[in-house]
Formats: sequence, C-alpha cells, structure tokens
Amino acid sequence: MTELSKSESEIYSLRKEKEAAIRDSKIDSFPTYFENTTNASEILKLHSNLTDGEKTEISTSVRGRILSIRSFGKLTFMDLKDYSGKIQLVLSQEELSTELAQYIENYDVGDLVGVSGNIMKTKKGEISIKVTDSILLSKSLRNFPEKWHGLKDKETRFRQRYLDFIVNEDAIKTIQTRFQIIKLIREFMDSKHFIEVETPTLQPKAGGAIARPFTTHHNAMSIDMFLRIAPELYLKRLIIGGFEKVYEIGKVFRNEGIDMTHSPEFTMMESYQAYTNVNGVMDMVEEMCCYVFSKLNVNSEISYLDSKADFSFPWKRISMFDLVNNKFNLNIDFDSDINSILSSLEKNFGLTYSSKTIGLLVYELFENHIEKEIIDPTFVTDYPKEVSPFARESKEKQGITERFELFAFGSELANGFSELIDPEDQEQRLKEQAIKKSDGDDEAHVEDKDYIDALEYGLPPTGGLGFGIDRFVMMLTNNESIREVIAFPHLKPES
RNA sequence: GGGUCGCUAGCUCAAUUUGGCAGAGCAACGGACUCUUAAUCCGCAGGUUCGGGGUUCAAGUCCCCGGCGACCCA
Repeated sequence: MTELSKSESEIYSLRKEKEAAIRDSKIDSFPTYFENTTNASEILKLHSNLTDGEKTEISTSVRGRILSIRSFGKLTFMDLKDYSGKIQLVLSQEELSTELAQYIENYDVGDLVGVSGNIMKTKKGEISIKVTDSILLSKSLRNFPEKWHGLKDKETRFRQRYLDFIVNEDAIKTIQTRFQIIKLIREFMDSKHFIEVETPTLQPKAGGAIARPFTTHHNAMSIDMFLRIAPELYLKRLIIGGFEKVYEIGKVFRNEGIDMTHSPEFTMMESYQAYTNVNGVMDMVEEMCCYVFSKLNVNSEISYLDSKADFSFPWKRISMFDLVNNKFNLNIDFDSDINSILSSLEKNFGLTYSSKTIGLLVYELFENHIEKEIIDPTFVTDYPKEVSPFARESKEKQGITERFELFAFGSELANGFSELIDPEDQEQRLKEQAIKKSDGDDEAHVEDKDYIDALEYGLPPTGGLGFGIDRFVMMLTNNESIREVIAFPHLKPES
C-alpha cells in the first residue's frame, strides 16, 4: 500500500471501523454472491409510466456502487451505479428494522452493496427503489473524487483509470464504444469469410513495417527477440500456406515517442486476401466502415474536434502526384526531371528540397504540406516505391506502387497495397533498406532471408490491409488523444 | 530532441503579479432535518505547497538541480 497522507489515513481508519461494525452486526455480510433480478437502466425503462409519488409492490434487487448519499436523518437517498446506469435508492428509517437501519449507517460513498426493495416514484418524479433489505458486498476504504467537478487531472485519471471510469461517464463510454467497434469489425470480416488468426508477437526479426522495435531476450533459446512492429510477414506466410483470407486484430509495438496520436503499443487490424489487389482492398475498407457506421448509427457527417467531415460513400481516391501537382501548380510525373522541379519549387514557393528521387520528393511534399489538410476520408494512391518496400510496383508507372493510405481529419487511418510477390524484387528492396540501416537509419527494415525463402514457394497475388483501430475509435468518439481510447495508456512511473 | 506552461487539503481551485499568518467549495467528521438529486442549515477538522539545494530577517511565491504531466515544434 502506498503511504497515505494524514487526512487519507483518518478516512481509511474510520472506514475500517465501519467495516468492523458491519462484521460485528448480526447481518451476515460480504457474501461471495448476490443475486440481482434486474439492473438500473432496465428499471428506469420499464417503470417510466408511474405517476409522481406512486408506490408499487413490484419487488426487485440490484447491486452496485454507492455514488452519493443525501441524508435527511430519518429519510435517506442514495444513488447506486451499476454497469447499466444509475438508480436512486430511498431508505426510510421508520420502515426498516432498527438493526438494518444501524447497519446501513455504516455505508459510505464508494461501497458496493446489494439492495432489495419495491419500485416507486418519488414525489419529485424520480423512479427509485424503496429499500427493504440490503447487504454490504465490498467496502471502499478511500475517499472518492468530488461528485460535481469529478476527476479532471489527466495524470491522475490515467494513473488511476478505475477512478476515471467510476467518476467520468465519457471515459467509460469511449472504452465501451472501442470494444463495440472491434466487435463490429470482427463481425464484418467473419461475414466476408476471412478467418481470424494469431501470429507471433515475439519475433526473431521485427519486420513488415518501417519502425524501431522493442528488444527483449529469450533465455532458453539464448537469442534476442523483438516485439512485433507488424504481423504482416507472418500473415502473408499463411496466404502462401493456402489460407486465402486471413485477418488479425492485435497489438503492435513501436519504440517511438508518445504524443496525441502515437502510443508505443497500439491496436491494428491487418487482413490479407489472395487474388485481389489494391482496388479490392479499398472497396473492402469502405464496405467495412459502412458496416460499422450503420451498426453504430453514425451519421455520414462526422464532427471531430473543430472540424466536420463528410464520410458518405464512395470515398475519394486520388493519386499523391495529383495532390502535389494541384497544390504546387506543377506537372510532376513519375518520369519527370527532378532538377527542374526542385528549382521551380524554390523559385515559386521558396521551398528548398534536396530529395534524391521524384518519388521521395513527392512523398515529402505530401507529408509536409498536404496530409494534415485532408479532412474528408480520402484514399491517397500512387505511393513511391522507395517508401513502400512490400508493395507491388505499378506495371505502367515506374517507381510507383499499387498502394494507398486512407486519411481523414488529417490523420492516417489505414494502409494497403497489392502485395509484392516477386522474391527477387523483394530481396532487392530489403537490401536497399539494409543499406539505409547500416547508414544509421534504425527504422529501416532488416533483411529477412526466411521470408524470401517463403516467397520463393509462391505467394498468390494478394491485397493487404493495415487498419489503425485506435485512431478510428478516436474519430468516432470525438477524442483528441489516443490515450483516451486506450484503457490503460502508458505513463512513466512517478518516482 | 527543442520550447512553453503546470504540480497547493481526498477532489476542483484561490493565494505567485509586488516574498510577509496557506484559503474556499465539495467530500469527510459532529449536530438539525421524511421527497432530495450539486439537498439545505449550524459546527468541526483536514497541508512534507512534487523532491532537493540556494538567496533572504522571512519562500507556495525568487534562483539552481531533479521528478512527473500537459501543450507546441522537429
């Protein structure tokens, strides 16, 4: 137990005394099981037609946490909260046995109790339970945050997330929506006959994305291992093995900074489907989001923070080259002369770039000047080969891949492509990454002979997708920070 | 990695500008109260001002070092 301050320990010992009084009472407390007949919101829903002041003989029992107590001496009101909502309890001392009345005197805000009683409506019109019996299920020994202002301090909210969930309805609602969304994504993928799989989280090589991994060590095998930065290369091995449609929802880990949109561990849905390509993947993403929106009753007009976006389908699909050309009034094509474009950018916009290739230049211009401005959901296509080591090169446009990233509200939501299936090409691309790595780029991809071996047995033409669950949830729950959509976001220990 | 701001009672916040007894509301505790729902009224108590050092007669306040957090930038 952490050390308590003086006022905290006073409350602690006081509540310990009340707990002892409860134990000393003839009423047998702290049962391991308490049967309820219904829950708070069900009661409110079923009895809204009562008239003010009406009392019924309908008996009910519920269980939950006491959120507040308003006492009038001989009449006491309490708010009881369970998973479904809140219900008011009315306790009239004259209608309870002396023993039970004394017993309930020992209840505090925060205690978990079971109650039985009859459903009624107060004179002021609040549906309540007139308590006839109650039992303490678990005692709270700590002082709760204030009921009106609640718990605001972000650090405390995330360090003691359970308190946040008890006190802040928005917090619990966000997490509920998160898991509902994940469930809906599963439903959709299952309906499309994808099978859900699990691939290694501990990997001897951290592959499938451009990111710095967390490192660990396996003692028995005596090798360093890495937490996965993506499940990609294993999922494609499953496609090689004959699974034609697979997906995985799980954590990936990237050893990078933490900010409003980045968490070192986050949740991705990755899917791979044989015999389709980048266009099929974009279609599927749209269909999947459509399913989620309709089940969540989300309007196609989505408000997020200060902006509004039109999520009606179909979503715009536009080449990164077109976006850049429109923005800078240029006419860059995959085979343009880089030097004349660099000088034109400098002359007309005062922008100094030293990109080595057309592809890298377009990519940098897009990242620096355009990405943040994309509000309506948009599939940006034609990613340069240099930044897409696993995507298949376009047949028509040299140096450009069949790849897209989906953006909305200035943030990346998804990434997908026609998978590179040629082992020689793949080997060459990873070699280029390895050179970057040896030049000091610790995010560059490692060579992976084992994966190349697998490709040599034949990967069918395949469309792959990575879909960022956390950011999707942020947009649908109107949360600015990724921490809000993660039940237990990481914080540095205090000491 | 750089910058700005913050950390005061269990919670939400004052007091920092100009160094001069560390305060309020809610929660708790004692009392009154049978229809409240931020209940009301009376009373009482609660502090390592994030930690360490320095300046000063005097530091929550100024200076230095450290911790944690928030935001902005790269």
